[in-house]
Amino acid sequence: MRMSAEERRESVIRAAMIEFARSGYRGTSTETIARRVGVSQPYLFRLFPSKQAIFAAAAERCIEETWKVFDEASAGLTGEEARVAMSRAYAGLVEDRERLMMQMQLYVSVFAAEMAGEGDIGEAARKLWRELFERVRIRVGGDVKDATQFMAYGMLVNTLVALGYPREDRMWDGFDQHDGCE
Amino acid sequence: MRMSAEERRESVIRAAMIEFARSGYRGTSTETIARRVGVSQPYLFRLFPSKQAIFAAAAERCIEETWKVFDEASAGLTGEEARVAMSRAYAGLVEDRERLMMQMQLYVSVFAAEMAGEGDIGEAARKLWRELFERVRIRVGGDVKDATQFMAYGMLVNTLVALGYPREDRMWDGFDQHDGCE
DNA sequence: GTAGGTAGTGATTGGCCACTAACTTTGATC
DNA sequence: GATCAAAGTTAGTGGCCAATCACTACCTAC
Repeated sequence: MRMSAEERRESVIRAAMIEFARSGYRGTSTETIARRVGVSQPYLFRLFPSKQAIFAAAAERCIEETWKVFDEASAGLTGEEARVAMSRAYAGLVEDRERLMMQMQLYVSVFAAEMAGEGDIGEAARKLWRELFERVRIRVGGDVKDATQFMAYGMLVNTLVALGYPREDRMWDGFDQHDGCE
Repeated sequence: MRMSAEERRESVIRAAMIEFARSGYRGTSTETIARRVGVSQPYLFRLFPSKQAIFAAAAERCIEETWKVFDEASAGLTGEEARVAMSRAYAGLVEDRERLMMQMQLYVSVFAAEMAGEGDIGEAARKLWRELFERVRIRVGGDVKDATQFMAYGMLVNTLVALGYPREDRMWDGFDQHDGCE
């Protein structure tokens, strides 16, 4: 029952990822997160300075883990093999709709944050994306066009999963069967 | 100043598209929308039965307009020509980041709505998307793969614009220059 | 066994928000 | 110029929510 503050913070991040993914930043109350953690609501504010901080921690964790999946899937591979491996890994990752939604919530929050004047959040997110693109580009053989196409299909899958199409209904989902342009 | 209910509803939808795009469903108060329309907040509930209904109307309008842009751009064209025309048109449309964000908010809200038990919203959104895809497919010549690729690049552009990449920085944005697989 | 630090709670507060009800204004028609 | 419907408002309600504060329970070291 009783944990160290560090362990509790970890539980809070996990719970927050689920709840924010489900209902977004504004739609999630700290009460809900606390209930999932199994702790009183005011205690969250001992572990984090604000609700914003909890969201930021959850978003960062989400990106970290996403990159980790890409990296591990394509380790030691190049070109076409790397692309197929990453496609498969991403398709699997994203099958967990809740996890994907956290990613989507982050995209949406960038704009809201910029509107609210917190400019550096957007810059950080863009940098992460650029890095991801560069790494993918290198793994798939260096061609910008190939990498672009890979990312484009990824974003399509994001949208379809977000909208809740069951896998078998995505008849246009050529992501992991797709054999490229050439 | 004084308008017919139908005209007012129209203004409300326009205002709602802007505000929901900026702050999302939960982050937008009906008061904010009403202020933008130039009308008292309770009056919104004469024009629409609920906040949900306002959002639904805004979302539907958003997708309708997207198709309208595709339709007009590709009128009288088919196949490759149609695809290029629609690509160009979409790139222009999406340059209005605020308008794009309404689309993103819709994607994100579907999941939240389903989690909250309002199942038909998700089904409606999927139907709208499927129709859009079908219409595009026919315009580009009937091939599922071509249509898929078109939509995939569209979703990539969505993400890049949502993240706030300035146009000239999207070095991997091959959307409107892209000349297809074949 | 007690002193002190860490984990955790209950009660509360000030503010916001969707929605309702009851009322007023406006303008077209006769 | 009275009437009636449609356009629009003011005032209010009940509920939720982030954050604060003052408190209690538990553990460890001496």
